[in-house]
Parts: sequence; structure tokens; C-alpha cells
Amino acid sequence: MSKNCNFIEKLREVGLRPTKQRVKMCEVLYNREKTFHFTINDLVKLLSEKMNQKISLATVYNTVHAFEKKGYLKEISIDSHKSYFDTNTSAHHHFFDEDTHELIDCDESDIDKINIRKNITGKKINSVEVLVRVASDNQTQK
Amino acid sequence: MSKNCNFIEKLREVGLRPTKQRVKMCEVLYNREKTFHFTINDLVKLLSEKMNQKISLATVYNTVHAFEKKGYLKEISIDSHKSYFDTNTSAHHHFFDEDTHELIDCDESDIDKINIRKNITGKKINSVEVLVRVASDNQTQK
DNA sequence: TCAATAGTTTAGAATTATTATAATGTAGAT
DNA sequence: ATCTACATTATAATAATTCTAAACTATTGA
Ligand SMILES: [Mn+2]
Ligand SMILES: [Mn+2]
Ligand SMILES: [Zn+2]
Ligand SMILES: [Zn+2]
Repeated sequence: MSKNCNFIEKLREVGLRPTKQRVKMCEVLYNREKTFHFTINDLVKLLSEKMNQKISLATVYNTVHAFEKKGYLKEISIDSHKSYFDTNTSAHHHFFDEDTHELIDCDESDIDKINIRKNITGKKINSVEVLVRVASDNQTQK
Repeated sequence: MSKNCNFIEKLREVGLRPTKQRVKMCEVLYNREKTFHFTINDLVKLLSEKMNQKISLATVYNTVHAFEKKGYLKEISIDSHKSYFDTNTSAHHHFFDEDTHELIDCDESDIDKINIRKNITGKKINSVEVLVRVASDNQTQK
């Protein structure tokens, strides 16, 4: 979904009722310049800051999964312990900052197209994604 | 750890007491031809099949994490909902079969070396790993 | 306009994976 | 054989997520 789009209309278009919770979540998720990467916890915190009435945790989960199913969010696996989501649903690569636990999108130009030479019989490739883990390069004095 | 190595000696070398639970876990994990990819659940099932006395779940977790800390297991993130481990601790890429939830190692020759053009100030690259998701290519008849 | 209805929200309970606790057991040293 | 630090274990605790069922509401069409 694009910044400053009419979320009420957009939700209707994809067959989701434009409730105030969903509209507010759209605003928080999509009214921004750049891709947003978040955990459910991040999102709950943001929502409680930006809304007078709190949205229930169950609704946040329901809505995130509803948006994911409609193709407006994508789940990213970087940590086996919690789920990360991404408002950029296209195929793309990531940097993951192991200090801050932040995800950063790669541009097309950052990494060449990956060429897969192996073929698994009877299987087709659904996605090819690179994860670059980075961390502070401060050395402990030697 | 290599196949048919002396696990008792090996454990001692790295400062882990060679208890019967640890030795049995070594056998199950490392006495095989190929890399072993598993979840804790897989491992518990295997162990209970191959051992008369059962190993407690807490011990399985403790031991897996002990082996990971010593560099004999590596955690792989493909699914935010459970942890996968890998007896191949070197830097390498994976195929993930979304039908069977099986991980398959890539060889060096399967994917060219990834060239990262982007640089994140003050951060060094710890790892670059590719995950290729595959699934059955049966089409629903058109 | 205003019920009827289907879809939505919600609090709280349930489930699942994982970690912590603390009592018991044991490998290796003396 | 005894000691002691380290390990194992059952169980409880925690954390993330999903389920449930009752209350609520957006939309429809009489
Ligand atoms: Mn999920
Ligand atoms: Mn872990
Ligand atoms: Zn992204
Ligand atoms: Zn592997």
C-alpha cells in the first residue's frame, strides 16, 4: 500500500471491512517514506503511542495476518524466536544488524542477481533471498 | 565433528564431560554420511527411538546449546516459529523445501560467491547466506 | 431508517516452544 | 572410597502465538 492512499477504499477493494482499528494500523504501517520492518511487539508499542484507544493484541495479530494474506505484508525469518514483518512485499534482500536487531532493505544494485545452478527434481523455486548479517566492527584493543 | 570419531575424547578436548547422554547425542548427530538438519523435536524423536533410556527434554536443549556454543552446531533461521539446527557449521547456503520442511545444503558450485556492494558504516559483515525456497511444481490442471 | 446479518474485536484461556529452578545424580580427581 | 564440580532431570515459569466465545459494528436491504 502506498503512502497517503485512501485506506478505507483500499481495504474495501481487497474485501476487508475498514474498521477503525484496521485504518489506524494502515496509517501506522504505510504512511511512511521508507519500508517498515517490525515485530508484533514494535507495532503494538507504536499503536498504543499513536492511538487514544488501545487495540487488543489479538486484533493486532489478526490484522497483521489478514494483511499478510492479502499480500500487503511479508514475514521475514531472521530469528527463530520472533516474527519480523516487512511492508515491502517484493522479493528483496536484507541486511540484519545484530547489534540493534534492525532489518535494512537492499537495493537491486547492492547485490547481483543470484544464479542457482542446482535443480531439485519436481520442485520449483519460490524465492531466493540473501541475508547479510552485520555487526559493529569495533575491535577489542589488541 | 566427524563420523566415527572418538566422541568421548572429543568432548573432553572441548571441556565438556562425556556423559552418556552427550555421547549418545553425538552418535545420533554426527555418525552419518551427510549434514544433518533438524529441529529439537526431530532430535528428541530420534533419540527416543535409538536409546533405551530416554533423555530429558531439558538435557536435549542444554546439550544442543552447549554444542552450538562450542561451534559443533549452528542455528538456521528459516521459520520464525521453531529453531532449526545444522551439523554443518561452515558458511553455506540452503534450499528449503516448503512441502516437507526439509533443509538441503548447497555446494560451493551451486551458487556463485555473493558480491555485496553496499557498505554499512561502522559495521562489518558477519555472514552472507542465501535461502532458496522450493516447493512442488505440480500445477492444478489448467 | 433500522433491524438483520455477517464479519470483527476483544479479553482471557489455551497451546507451543523454550528457559529457569532446584533437587538429585555422576564423572573425574584425590 | 570420597569429594566436588558439573550434569541431568522433572517440573515450573516465561514468552510468543493462537483459540474461543461473547460483545460489537459495518454494511445491506426491507
Ligand atoms: Mn507467522
Ligand atoms: Mn536459539
Ligand atoms: Zn525488507
Ligand atoms: Zn546446512
